[in-house]
Amino acid sequence: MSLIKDTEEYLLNVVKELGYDIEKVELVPSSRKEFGDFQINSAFSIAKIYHENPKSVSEKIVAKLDNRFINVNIQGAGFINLSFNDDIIKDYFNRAIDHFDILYDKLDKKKIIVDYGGANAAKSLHVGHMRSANIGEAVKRLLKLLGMEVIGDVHLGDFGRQAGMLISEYKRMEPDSVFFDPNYQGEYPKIKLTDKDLGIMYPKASIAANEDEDRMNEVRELTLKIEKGDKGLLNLWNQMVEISSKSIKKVYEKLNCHFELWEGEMDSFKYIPEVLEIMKPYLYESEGALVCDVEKETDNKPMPPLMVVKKDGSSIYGTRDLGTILGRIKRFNPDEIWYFTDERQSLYFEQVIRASYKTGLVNDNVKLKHFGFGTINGTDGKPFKTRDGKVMDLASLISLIKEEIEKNIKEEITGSEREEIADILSIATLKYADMLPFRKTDYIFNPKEFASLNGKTGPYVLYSLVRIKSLLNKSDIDNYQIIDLSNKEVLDVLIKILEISKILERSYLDATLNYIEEFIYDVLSLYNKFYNNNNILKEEDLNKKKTYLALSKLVYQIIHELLKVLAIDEVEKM
RNA sequence: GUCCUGGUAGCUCAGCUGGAUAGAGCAACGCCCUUCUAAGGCGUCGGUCAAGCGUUCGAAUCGCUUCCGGGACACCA
Repeated sequence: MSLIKDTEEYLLNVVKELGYDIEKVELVPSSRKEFGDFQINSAFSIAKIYHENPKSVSEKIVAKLDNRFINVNIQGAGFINLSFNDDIIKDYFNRAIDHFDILYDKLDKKKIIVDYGGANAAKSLHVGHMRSANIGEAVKRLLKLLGMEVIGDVHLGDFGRQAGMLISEYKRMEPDSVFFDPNYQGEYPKIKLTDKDLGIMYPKASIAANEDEDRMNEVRELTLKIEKGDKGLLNLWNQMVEISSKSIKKVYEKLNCHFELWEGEMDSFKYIPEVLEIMKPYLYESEGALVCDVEKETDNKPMPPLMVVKKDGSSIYGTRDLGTILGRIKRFNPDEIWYFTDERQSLYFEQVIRASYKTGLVNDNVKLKHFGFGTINGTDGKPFKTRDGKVMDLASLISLIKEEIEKNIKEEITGSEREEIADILSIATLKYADMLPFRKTDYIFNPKEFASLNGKTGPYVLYSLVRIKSLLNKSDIDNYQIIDLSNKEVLDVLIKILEISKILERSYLDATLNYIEEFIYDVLSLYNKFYNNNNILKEEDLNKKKTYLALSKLVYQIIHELLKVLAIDEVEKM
């Protein structure tokens, strides 16, 4: 258990012994460091409930505190300030050097399916997909760290109108192909298309269909036929999906995203009949389609019904999401399902989630949660585009960053090593920048700023670690231990590290990584200050030297673990 | 039009389950390399927290109103 949580439990006992029955006591970093490292503000809430004077409540609490604290003092109307005594700090961190897990607190184990990624088959990945991938992967790893059983599903957009689009385009290229012959009985041939070809075909078909109603109807018909199981079309489409998946997989691998399940919308088909059966009592016809009301009496905002079956009898994305939910519950029996998509889909997900509970598709004890994220904008504040106004695909985005990064690698590093370092740094830069703002915040994409060697950037973090690793490699002693806390800069770093348990807990509650990234920066920045002002290897006092090295190792290990959560790789030199 | 979001330093963003004097980074200016990677560190400058009203011991944080930006509102995902 973390020192902070352990202490909070102790404090809660103290308060309860005084006769105050409250739920928790929070120990938070002091906003006035001159009074102590931590503060307790509980006296105010207690005073309110028990109609007492906050200052006298504080005095009673303080009188009962044991000697684990030093410098206990009451300021203002009842703020308690205090610090831990040195022995507590030393003992705790000396244990933490080899046991990262005592720095934070595990949560009750739950099984959680994380739905993220969501790339569309046959379309290239763009900026928006990156956020889902980065945030989803990191949250998944965070959940695992906190003791959850997690299953990540890429939930590929492998069905929908794009299927009909591509097939209609293929029909124009190969009108006599056996895929379109309903009487064909033999083996279907392998198509010779690359993902690049698909990338050209899709926009072509899309433009044509939007201009021509007949073409659009053809697209709809083809889409419906695939869903109904037309052998030739289904085979053709599956081949296209497979071609596309290969390149999608490569991009996700570049981003360090690894999915336990590589499934998609088509995997929901087999559950749709049962979904419709379960929902039947709640469905009614509206303008030819079947819909489900999801309003509640308590609503103070309009809530449109969810469409479940289109007027041509085909499924829509909502149907497939419901099918996916049913499938997940049947196969995995999860406690929760977490979705990471663009914030713009939040109304839609609210509808799906409400419909799931209302119709009994999902029991109340299973939690469905949608976590939206903000959009990535250009410097003009509008969604990030290429110079000629097209949507920026992910591969180009990565090269934009790499261009900046390459300027900043030492000249001595050359050849394939240089290339490898540039790749790792580029992804690290992109990911760090992507997860730095609060999840729901829209942010402006600025490669120069993100790749800068100063500030809250991937390069700053990795560079700091490179220095620590180099330092530890050069060290001539190996039994590191925190012995001497007389150096204020050492203590500052350690006190900051204590916050990690709260940081991880908050990150979990808000499903955002920005707290972790801020924390990484804060720790490294305090450490770098210490590093700059002390020559560690030349330190003559052995106790101090051991302490300094122990601190360095501790900092390295903590940041290393946190980067693993963020799915950011390190480099050995740069 | 209705609803959802957001408005914090010149710029980019934290802080929002109410706590003491609102924080970082960048930019600007000044300082620190015979020193473990100076690709770093230190300092200075910079704010009517969009505006107003309210709730209370206490409001950037909660509520209401107004102004401005972004988004969503069924046969696309």
